[in-house]
Amino acid sequence: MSEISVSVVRTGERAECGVTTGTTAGELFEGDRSVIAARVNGELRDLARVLSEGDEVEPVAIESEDGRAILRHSTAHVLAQAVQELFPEAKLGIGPPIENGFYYDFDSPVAFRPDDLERIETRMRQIVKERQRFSRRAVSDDEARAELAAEPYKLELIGLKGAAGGAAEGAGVEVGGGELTIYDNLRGDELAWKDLCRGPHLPTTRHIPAFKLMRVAAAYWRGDERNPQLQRIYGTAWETKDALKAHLTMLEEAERRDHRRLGVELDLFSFPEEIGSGLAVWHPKGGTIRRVMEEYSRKRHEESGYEFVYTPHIAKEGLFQTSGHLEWYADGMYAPMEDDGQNYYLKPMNCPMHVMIYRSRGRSYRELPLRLFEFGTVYRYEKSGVVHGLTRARGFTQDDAHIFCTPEQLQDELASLLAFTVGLLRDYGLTDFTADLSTRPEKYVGEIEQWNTAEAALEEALKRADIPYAVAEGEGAFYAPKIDVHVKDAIGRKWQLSTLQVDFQLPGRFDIEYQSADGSRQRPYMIHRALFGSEERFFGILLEHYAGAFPPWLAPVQVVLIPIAERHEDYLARVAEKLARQGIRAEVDRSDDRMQKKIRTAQTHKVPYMLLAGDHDIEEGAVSFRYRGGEQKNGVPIDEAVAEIVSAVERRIQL
RNA sequence: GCCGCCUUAGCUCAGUCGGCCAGAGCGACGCACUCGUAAUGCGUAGGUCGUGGGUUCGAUUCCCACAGGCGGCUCCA
Repeated sequence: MSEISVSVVRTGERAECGVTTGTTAGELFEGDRSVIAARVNGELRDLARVLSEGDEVEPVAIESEDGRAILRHSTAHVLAQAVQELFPEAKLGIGPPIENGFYYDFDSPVAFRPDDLERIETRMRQIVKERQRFSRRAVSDDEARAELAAEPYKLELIGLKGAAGGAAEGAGVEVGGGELTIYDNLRGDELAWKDLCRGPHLPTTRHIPAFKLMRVAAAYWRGDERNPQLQRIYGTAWETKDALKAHLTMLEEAERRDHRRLGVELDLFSFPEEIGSGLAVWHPKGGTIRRVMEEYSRKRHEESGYEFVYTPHIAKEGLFQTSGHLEWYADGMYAPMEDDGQNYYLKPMNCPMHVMIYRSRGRSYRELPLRLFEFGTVYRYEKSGVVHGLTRARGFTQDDAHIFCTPEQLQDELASLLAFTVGLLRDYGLTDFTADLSTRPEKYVGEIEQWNTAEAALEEALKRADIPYAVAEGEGAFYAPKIDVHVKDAIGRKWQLSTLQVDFQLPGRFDIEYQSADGSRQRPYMIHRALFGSEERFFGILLEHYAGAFPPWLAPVQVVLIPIAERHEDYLARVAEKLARQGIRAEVDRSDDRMQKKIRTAQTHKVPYMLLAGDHDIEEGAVSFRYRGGEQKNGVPIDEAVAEIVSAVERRIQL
């Protein structure tokens, strides 16, 4: 046994350290119980692995991002072991960590039911208690095949090893570029279970502090709908019981503010079965919010040089043939209706209509950029399983605009557009933005140079707008690269909202032109953009973001006036009139409930302001002012109360 | 579209191991009460138990199909 030297990096500090050969990373960090793995020369490894001369070793704490992933993946192993003990016929798919948890896929002849999940979870808890060690062992391809002969999906993964881009979503957890490894779960010296896996894992199952199985669902093997469906069990795992509890509380909160539930509770919209799946009707209160949303958007767009247009909901087949929609996306369109031997389609997009407006006469370069805007309602025949409340409907209204510009104008137009986008979204109370730049997909149309130019222009716009972004290679639409703007809501969930696309396909297909300064005819570029995406979806997201408690400017009822007794109603009616003259949506509660009940009702309807009046107030010409949050001010002169509310609405404050 | 689950009053949910008039809370409506900061009391109405078919002496209950929904997967121009 001889001395070797390694360096240990903790919180950025580097220290040289002499150890004997055969020392493991675990021994190096002994005593630090939160350390569950090590980063050795940048690579994540199990604590049990032996160090060599010159290694740079960094502890990985369980509460770090890497630590949680290792915890979650290790818990997936425990899940798979429990499942195979209880259901010996279940074959293994893959079991990667995901955001907040993990899953493992199984091919099982029997379907797992909710009470099976309980049994599996109970067995998992026993495995955790048994302190089974995760023990790593390198194997050759043939050895792996022999050991896993009963696992057809694992065999397939072995076959995929090293295939460029061949790994499925999550499959990288099982087989990587290098050698194959099998992890044995050891109960003492006895082999309890094993799985083909790259690792790393926790030292033992006992290192799993808190987990819970969540649900069972189907998933296609390797994410391809032509493959067989496996049963996927989802779970969540955390570094402490409190962190698990906090996560479950967050899920309850998300459920509490689900827009589909709030839509019913607050009487905003509904989806009558008689109308059809994914087709919403907006009730008066929802309609008010939407109208205010639209009006503000319209005002901002007009100030920014957009012109408003209207177009029909249906068009002849030929239009969508020229645009390419029938060729590429006929599946997503409602079936045509026929009249006099002519097929008409509901429009799935507004772009061809706007192109018709552009093409209605000759265009000069002096008119460009030409920005045509429409709240355009479109219909897309979404597959039955994907329709989801307002966020994925079959009929919806886009805040859709198409900008026709010269190639020289493209860059500036994109940059100012992106700034405008973020500015507008901010006014609706959203503040946390990121973006994806989606580039040329495998199936695409057009010239490579055009794609490159457009992608570069989009990227430059992102840099100028200073929005953090990621490049999504190959995720663009077939006809255009795009920027998707994502926003984080009040409870940290990310939503995709705005989309900006540079299209050099439609201008050609419709052969649109402009006359340039030198008299020649040129082809304009076309930018597609929708900032809300769809009004329905945006509304649903705002509803969840605010948990139904919209800021005063958007609230459908901004003020409820509550008389202490019936004799105070007329006084408040006059206050309500004053508010109404200033454009405030105010209602006197004339029901024969008691005042306390009226406050409760207004509170559950999430009305921002309540104005109360009784004998004292009337004597003083005042009202008692109550905010949604519960604070109150008594004896506020009427004009003062009105002024405060008007100002809050005008300034679009959050309450 | 695929896999699994669900569907009882406007909402949330009991209940019927196949059998007399299917219940509650909230909401709605009515009457009384006229009240000072989150639920006054009493009463009334409201359900062919998602739709269609089958099994059965008898189906809301069991079986099948369809519709709608939920959780995922795939998809999202």
